[in-house]
Amino acid sequence: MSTDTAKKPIKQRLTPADRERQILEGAISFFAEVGLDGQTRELAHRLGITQPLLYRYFPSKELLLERVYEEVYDKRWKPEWEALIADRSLSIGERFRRFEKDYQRTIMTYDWLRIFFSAGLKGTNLPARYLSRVRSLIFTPVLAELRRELGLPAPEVLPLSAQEFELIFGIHGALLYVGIRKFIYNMDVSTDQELVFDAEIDAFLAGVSPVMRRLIAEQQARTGVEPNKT
Amino acid sequence: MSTDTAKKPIKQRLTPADRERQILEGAISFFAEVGLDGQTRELAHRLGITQPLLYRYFPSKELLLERVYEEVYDKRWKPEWEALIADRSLSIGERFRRFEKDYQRTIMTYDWLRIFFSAGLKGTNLPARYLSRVRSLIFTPVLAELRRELGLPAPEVLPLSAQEFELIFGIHGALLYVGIRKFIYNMDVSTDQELVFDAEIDAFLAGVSPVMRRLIAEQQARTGVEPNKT
DNA sequence: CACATCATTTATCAAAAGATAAATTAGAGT
DNA sequence: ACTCTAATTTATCTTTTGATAAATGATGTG
Repeated sequence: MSTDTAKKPIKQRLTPADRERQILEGAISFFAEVGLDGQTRELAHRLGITQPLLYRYFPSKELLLERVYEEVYDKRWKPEWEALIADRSLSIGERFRRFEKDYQRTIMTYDWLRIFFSAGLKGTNLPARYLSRVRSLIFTPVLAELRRELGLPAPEVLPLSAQEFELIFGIHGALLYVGIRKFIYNMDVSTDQELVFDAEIDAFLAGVSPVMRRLIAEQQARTGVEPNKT
Repeated sequence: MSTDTAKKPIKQRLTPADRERQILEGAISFFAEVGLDGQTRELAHRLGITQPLLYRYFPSKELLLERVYEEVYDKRWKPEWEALIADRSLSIGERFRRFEKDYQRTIMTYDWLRIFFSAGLKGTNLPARYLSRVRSLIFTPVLAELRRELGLPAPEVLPLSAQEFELIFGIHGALLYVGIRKFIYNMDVSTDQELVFDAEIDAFLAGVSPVMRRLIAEQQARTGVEPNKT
């Protein structure tokens, strides 16, 4: 009885900045859950506001989605990842392990994964652009360092091959698959993810050296470079 | 001028069986391309028929989708895969390699992958159900055979652990990731897929043995079984 | 306390989209 | 050639949905 005022949600005006942020955050959760075809009325309802108010802050649904992409993908990228890969005080195996564990922990969320796949299915070039960044900023230096530690030719001498990139994409995809099963397939993946990641990366690191040596040898045989030149 | 009749698509009546099949095939391509929210009018237009005709053959869009799932997932499953895994005339590594190469070749299509992910995002339990089948019919016997070849305890003695399953899911996801990048992310994966699969599986097989031994040893240590009992 | 500003809501539009009923007509059987 | 069956189309209903314009009212300021 005395808590009357607390029960009815008093219609509160927010500053434009606060309202915009509230809508943006709400839109991320909403579109992650129902897909990018989710309706603006339903989004407004969940936010406790009316649908036309959305259009005061975002001129169109399309532009709202642009902001969602920016918020989820651009802003969650950590520049420190690039520095980590370059840090030669650790073995490249250890650097890669730390990168993947932190990276996967960052992206393995309901929002990140579901919006990513929705955007891909919709035909957006967001996933392709994003993965190109991972490839050039992370995978390329990783492969170069792997070559170095294995005593194989530097990329300047023998360019990195598509096959070598596929090896890295492979372990990357293996780890990502945990999140896919969890958030896209709706399966329960109750196993301790840290342990799983470590085991997967262990298996990868144990297996990658001979395969990389073989790939390089084959490539050298094709291009006519003598194998024992460093 | 004389080819007049050939140019205008004469409105042809089909037998119910033919029309139903035509709609079903068209629906598969259509929903794969535009997503499961694709409109029945647009589908009908692509088929060169009117929209109400769809409803003569399929009572609702939902039921049409059910038929699409059945056609794409149930009918493309090959029982021979289960037989292949059981064939002890080949090493389990070779059996697994052959399974994955044929399996991935089967599912790595525009239709299969895109509808699968669309269904997952939509909240359907199709992906979870499907993957449960793969787990029980393929991965479980694969792990049992791997244990056997490595001289490790049989599953009846020491149950297969979630961690061990994750190793298999890992390589499986690594291979699948090629298709995801191609058909969901719309990237070009021009590398020879046979070579990629072989290299990935080589790396996996080279790396999996020590990790599996370690996992078993840890599990035995936890459960108090003496390690040198077969 | 009056008032102006602008955050928010109400009212409404036009196009899209699943579904149904009635009208039409291609094609098989006689 | 005629006729009847049923495959197919036309017309239409009801909701849904992105978007806009006008009305309303909360809040800070003088």
